[in-house]
Amino acid sequence: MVTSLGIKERKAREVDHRRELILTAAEEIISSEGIDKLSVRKIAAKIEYSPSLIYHYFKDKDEILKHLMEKSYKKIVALLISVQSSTEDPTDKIRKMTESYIHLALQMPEQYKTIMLNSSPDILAHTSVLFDGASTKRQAVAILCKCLKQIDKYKNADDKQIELTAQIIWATTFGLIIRMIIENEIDEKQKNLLIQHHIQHIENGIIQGKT
Amino acid sequence: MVTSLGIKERKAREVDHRRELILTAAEEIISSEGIDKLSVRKIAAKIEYSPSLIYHYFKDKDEILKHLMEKSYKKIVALLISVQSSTEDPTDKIRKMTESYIHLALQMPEQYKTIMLNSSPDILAHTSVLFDGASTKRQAVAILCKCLKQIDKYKNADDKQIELTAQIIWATTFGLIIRMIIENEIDEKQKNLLIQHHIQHIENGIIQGKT
DNA sequence: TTATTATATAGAACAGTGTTCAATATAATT
DNA sequence: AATTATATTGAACACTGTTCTATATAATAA
Repeated sequence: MVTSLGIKERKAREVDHRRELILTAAEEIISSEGIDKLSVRKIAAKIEYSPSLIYHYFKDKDEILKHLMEKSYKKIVALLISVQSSTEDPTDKIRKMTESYIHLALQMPEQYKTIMLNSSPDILAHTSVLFDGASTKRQAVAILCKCLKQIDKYKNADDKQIELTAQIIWATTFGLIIRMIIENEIDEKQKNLLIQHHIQHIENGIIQGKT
Repeated sequence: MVTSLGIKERKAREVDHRRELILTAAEEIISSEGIDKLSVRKIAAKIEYSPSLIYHYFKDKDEILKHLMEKSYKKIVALLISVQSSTEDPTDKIRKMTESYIHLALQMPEQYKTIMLNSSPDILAHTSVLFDGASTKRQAVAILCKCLKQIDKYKNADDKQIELTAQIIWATTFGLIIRMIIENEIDEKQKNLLIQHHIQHIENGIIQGKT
């Protein structure tokens, strides 16, 4: 019963490896065929194992998605943090964050849709941002709030008002992104106009406008 | 070969009746169980016919959805028109239109999701609003543009800029609605705060801010 | 080494999905 | 009354997610 530590660790690595194998196969299918076409059987075929094996490494299809979502979500948060720390002026920060957030999302449209349009509790635990108190529980909202607070106008503003503003920035930007993804065939020029217009309106309305 | 007109019309009515039967059954299932749980077989069971019969009245499941979408979409446009004609001040119009649009959407969450998150060409033909020229081809955008033009600030504004503003209002409002639907369990009070904040920001940024 | 136990993998099966096709019943027209 | 058109069904196909039982493989204990 005294299992050697080396073997235990190798086992764990092998399990991790198989799980990674399944996840990357799923990711490839999503990237090439879209989230709607992802199926357990297709993943199994891709890694050349039986479909039932997958249930040995993941509880169900949703758990696979959950892992992929988490990965994509971390990517997004990491981006926001990097922009935040690389920029000085708070207004610039928000502009740049919004801009690069949009571009990142548009580079992984299927993943973004999957993350943000999913309403399973597990995923909402990461992605929900509109509830009262989100600024302390959601990193993305927290970062936005922090930036807002650095703007003179919000120096003495109510925390709740700042949170609401951050939530609106988040939700509205989400809306623009999702519709740009859904309405495929919008040409790049138009996309850029929309993005710039949206950012300009955030600045006008939220940063310069009255509270 | 000379079919009596009366019978032909009765036949047509019967066909329409069966189609309506199928559509309302589908609508009931969507309302009670959500769009994800809608299936051809469930519709068939509800109207007590065999599943294959449905394909005698509709090409496929998508065509059924298409019809439901069109119905909901017309409801929305009708609302916008009624608000538009019942209000004088253009800023008020936009405020009220946005407000009642949001409330209508929240009253039919499953239908709204189905309309606005669908990317099939047939449905996009009604719902796409972000392309260059949408203000002349989409009634909803056209109404918004008309209101914007009545605001002093936009009197001499470029048509393209007005269209972009309308598109951003539309896309961002869509975003707020979808996230409120997806993040269920947000309490009413918070929902109302978000809605008011969003509308305020539209006014601040789009109506009062600089262009 | 052998026996035992844990893990990995596969195959078959269930219940569900959308859809098609051939057969039949019903109604309308000649 | 015979023929043609329409309405309706049942069976089948190819999918889907998932579960269960059986088996092969590897790790541990004796």
